[in-house]
Amino acid sequence: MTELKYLELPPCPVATTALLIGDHWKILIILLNGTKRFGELTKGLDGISNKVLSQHLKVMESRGLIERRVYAEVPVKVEYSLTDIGWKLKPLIHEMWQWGELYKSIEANK
Amino acid sequence: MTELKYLELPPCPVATTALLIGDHWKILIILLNGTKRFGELTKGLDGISNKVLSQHLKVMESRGLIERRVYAEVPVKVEYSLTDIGWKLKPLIHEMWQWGELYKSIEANK
DNA sequence: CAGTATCCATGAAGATACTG
DNA sequence: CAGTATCTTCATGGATACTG
Repeated sequence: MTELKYLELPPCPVATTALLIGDHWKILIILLNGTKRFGELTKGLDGISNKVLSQHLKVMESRGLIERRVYAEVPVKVEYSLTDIGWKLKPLIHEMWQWGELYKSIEANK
Repeated sequence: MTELKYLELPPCPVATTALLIGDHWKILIILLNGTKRFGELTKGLDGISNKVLSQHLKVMESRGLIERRVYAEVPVKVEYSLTDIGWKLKPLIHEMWQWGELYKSIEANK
């Protein structure tokens, strides 16, 4: 496949979306509505490691999908939330939900 | 993460969809409308190798997303097409397209 | 609390050559 | 034509321990 440099986007919009959220964890991170702290995300994402969660959050922040807010408290408090463009992924997530349910219902009847 | 055996689906429908089509190549395969031959898929999917395309097609067929039809000709002719449930992914792909375009337009204005 | 730093295991993908 | 068979490389993720 043609190599892309970091921050470079593929010509096809679908490929772009797949690049940005097309992996397991990122989609599940978006799934979690509202503002969440690091620890809450860890708990909500059955089994994700610190390292991996942290990596994804960084990339997603650099891509403008989520926002990171740090509170100068002791101990430190950090909150993550979706940006505007991040929220606009909701219809897509909804479609995924719909299709997933349909697929599962069909599978169940086999 | 909780381990899933092959053919077992996660409880969450979104995770199910992500599992089934949530990777780069599968999504792009679905993107290609209509009935396609192996060679046409190869050409349409900028740089995918025989091995990888073949692997994805097999999995997608076993999951019921695509159909494989073999014609008893010489040389052999094989056609792939979306099944009913495969076609029902189209609204999702459409949402991906929409969001991808939106994202790219925002990026372009930075 | 919210990470970072390592190290290791796994598997997905690429290149290439070959075949029914 | 439509794949399969190998081999190699590389990225991703998991486990664990440690820190500002």
